[in-house]
Amino acid sequence: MGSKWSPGRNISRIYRICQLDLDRAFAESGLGKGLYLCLVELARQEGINQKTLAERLVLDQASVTRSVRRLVAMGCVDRRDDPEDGRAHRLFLSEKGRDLLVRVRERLDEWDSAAIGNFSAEERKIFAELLKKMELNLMKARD
Amino acid sequence: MGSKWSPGRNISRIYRICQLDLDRAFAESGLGKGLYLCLVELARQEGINQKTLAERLVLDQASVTRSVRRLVAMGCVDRRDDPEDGRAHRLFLSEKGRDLLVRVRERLDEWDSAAIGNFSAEERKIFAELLKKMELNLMKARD
DNA sequence: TCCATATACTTGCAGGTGCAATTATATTAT
DNA sequence: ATAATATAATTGCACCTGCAAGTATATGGA
Repeated sequence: MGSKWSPGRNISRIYRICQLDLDRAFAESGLGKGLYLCLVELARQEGINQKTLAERLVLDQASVTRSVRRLVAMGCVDRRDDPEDGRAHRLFLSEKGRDLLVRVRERLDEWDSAAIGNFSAEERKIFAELLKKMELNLMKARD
Repeated sequence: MGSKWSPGRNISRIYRICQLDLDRAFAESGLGKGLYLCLVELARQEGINQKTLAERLVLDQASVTRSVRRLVAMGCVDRRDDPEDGRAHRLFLSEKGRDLLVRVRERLDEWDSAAIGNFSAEERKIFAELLKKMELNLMKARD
């Protein structure tokens, strides 16, 4: 019987499989654990600041600070003072960052393909909707 | 346009929301990060050994070693030598562990409820199937 | 039997992460 | 204008995790 099905259990296992695969894959490229997350999210909105980046990724600001620092050190991200807010910094991809992004996205696409490659278009659509609905529920529940 | 939808992005965000909520909730009970995972999985099959537990949870054996050690120290788990294999240990819940489990499960149920409480029975069924299908794909892809 | 290999578990180490406290700048109220 | 509060970012700390290497036991072949 194994007690009842729980989305949390399922998702946490899937997540850990994903992390293992991707961390190992990216470690070879010198990309530490959370770096690819920042890179991809940053690409979705250049000029974003660290606070917002942390919110989008549901990561601690401190983690983002450290990830961004490494990405800057690698020469993948440019970090400029925000002219409108002396506390903030705006983040941009460098050329090198853009090159890296291409390879990262390829790898992520491979992973998505392994994960849901055999889903029908209909299944994908429903799956995406349900996941988004779930995420929205959770965000609302966090006050 | 935010590029295309990716199950990986979605799931990793959901997972981190989940971890934040649950880690904070359980930290108050003195349950460290991965401990509740071990506790719940162990309850599903008493007498399981650490190797199998690690496989079920998709966690490193070393992490499981440390989590189990803490659960034993807390008096929640009994760890007995396997009479059939001198290397292995069989894990059992103690009375205290069973009590704790009840509270942990309540909390997990609350979380599941917040996550998919407003899903219809049909949606739940489909969602569970798709998640399982995805997990199976990933497990197969891992050689 | 004896040796090589495999397996269950453990330990050391190098990260990554969240939280709390800190700093510098913004914003708001008085 | 000034003081109180809020916010973006950083740092110190504790903890968790995975990987690699090590230990003890099991298994299979010569």
